[in-house]
Formats: sequence, C-alpha cells, structure tokens
Amino acid sequence: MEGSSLSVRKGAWTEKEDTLLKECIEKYGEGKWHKVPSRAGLNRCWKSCRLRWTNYLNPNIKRGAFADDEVDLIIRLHNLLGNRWSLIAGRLPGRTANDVKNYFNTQLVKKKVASSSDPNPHLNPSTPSFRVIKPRPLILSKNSFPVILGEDKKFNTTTTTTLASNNISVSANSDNNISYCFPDENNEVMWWDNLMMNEKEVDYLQDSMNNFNPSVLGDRPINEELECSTTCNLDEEDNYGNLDELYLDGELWDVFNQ
DNA sequence: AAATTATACAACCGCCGCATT
DNA sequence: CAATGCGGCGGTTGTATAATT
Repeated sequence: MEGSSLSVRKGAWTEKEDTLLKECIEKYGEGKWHKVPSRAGLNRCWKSCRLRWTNYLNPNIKRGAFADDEVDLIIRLHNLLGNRWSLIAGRLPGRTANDVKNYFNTQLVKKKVASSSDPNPHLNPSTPSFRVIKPRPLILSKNSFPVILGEDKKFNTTTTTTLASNNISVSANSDNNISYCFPDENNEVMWWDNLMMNEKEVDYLQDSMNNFNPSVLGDRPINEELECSTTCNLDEEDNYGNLDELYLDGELWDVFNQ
C-alpha cells in the first residue's frame, strides 16, 4: 500500500519540515515528488510532501475568507461540474481544490440543506439551477448537424446551433477545434461565458474579433473533457461550412451515416 | 471556569488515469 | 499487451480552535 512505511512521519507539519520542503522545491522545482523526501531530508511520504506544498506552502495560494464572487462562482461551477474540485479550483486563482472542497462542505452544504427558502436561487434546492448538470452523451445525425460556422462576424450575439435534439453552443478556434456545452432545461447556456474562459481564450477571442476568420465562432463555454474537433469545407460565400469529419475525444464519428 | 459541542481546515487514504517499460 | 510507477483526485478523518452550555 502506498505511503504505509512504518517509519514515515504523519500528522501536522512542523516549521522545520515546512522549511526543508520549501527549500527543496525552490532548489529542484515542483514535480518528481517521489524524490522529494530524500532530497529534502524529510521523513515523510511523497504524497504528504506534495499535499503540504500544493495545499499550504505554495506561495501562490490565496489566504483568507472567500469573497462573494468566489462563493457565487463555486456554487455555479458546482452546479455545472459536480464534485470536481480541482476543475472548480482551477477557475479560482489562488484557491486550492482542498480549500474549495472544505468550504463547500462546511459552508454551502449546510445552506443547501437548510435553505429551501433562500432568496439566492443558487442556494435554494428548489430551483432548477441548484441541480448538478452532468454532461450528456452526444447523438449526432447528418440532419441535425447542418451548420456550425459563420453567423456572426463580430461576436456580439450568441451563436448556437442545433445538434441532435439539444441546442448546443459551439465554438471553434483557428485549428477547427470545436468546443460546446449543453443548456439547462431553460435553455440557458450563457451565464458562465466569461467565467469559463481562461486568459488564453480571452486573448484569442479578442484577437479573433480584430481579424475575423470565418471558421471561428463566437467563443462559448468549454467543457474541458468533452471536446471535439472537425475538418470542414468552408463556403466562402456565406461562411457556412459543410462538416467533413468530426472527432469526439479522439474518436472519429461517422456523422453522415447515423 | 470547566466541560461539551460545533466548526474549520489540514492531512490521510485508496483509487484511478496515464506514461513508460 | 501487461506490469509498474507516478501524479493527481475526491472522500473521509483527525485535530486545533471557537462557541456554547
């Protein structure tokens, strides 16, 4: 079993141990955690070292109470992603997955249980938005995947299209990598537009607005685990494309024969 | 003031996915 | 293809501190 050596220390870390670990990371950098205990001279398992660094010693960690906007974002992302704390924390600069998980379990679960009359709809289990929206399998057919390109050159309106029976927001970058998300039962897909974009995506979107490429759609939320890519023949006249190939998670879908 | 209970969060554990051999 | 190791994740527990009785 991992980390079960009898001589390995457990429990709270001492200042001395913290110092040794910090010096080790500063010298060798993050990674190669299995080497850290010997390198640092610590009688700890590598997992304990890694956890101590990622959840506590890392200087990038943000301390203090969660701000209102952070709490709101946690709730919204949890509604979308469920208990995928690392993904949620990834959208909260300086916050660790452990922090987010602890906060949610100690602060928000209590409210969730006790607040059916909560005015905040995201804390009220009786509202639809309280539900966790889980990714659904895609079923595509030729007829349901007619057009995904063009439509708005200035990115100032929503670009959606109909895939199968769902309205799914789609985005594509210059490499024809297309991302999409599912709407909730109220057909709302907009709320996390900006929240779900990282700096690279924002930069890309702004760059795209200045130099329109017809194979690019208005940027939409990205589900990081459900990404598809396509190759298309583009009709330059009307900016509408004909789908040639569609890949979902690396698997080719024969969209014209379904 | 002491005992008890509740809370916050640090830390551990087992499992899983991926890369390498 | 199977075995192995590494790194990471989420669930859960442990413990220090605060609040309450």
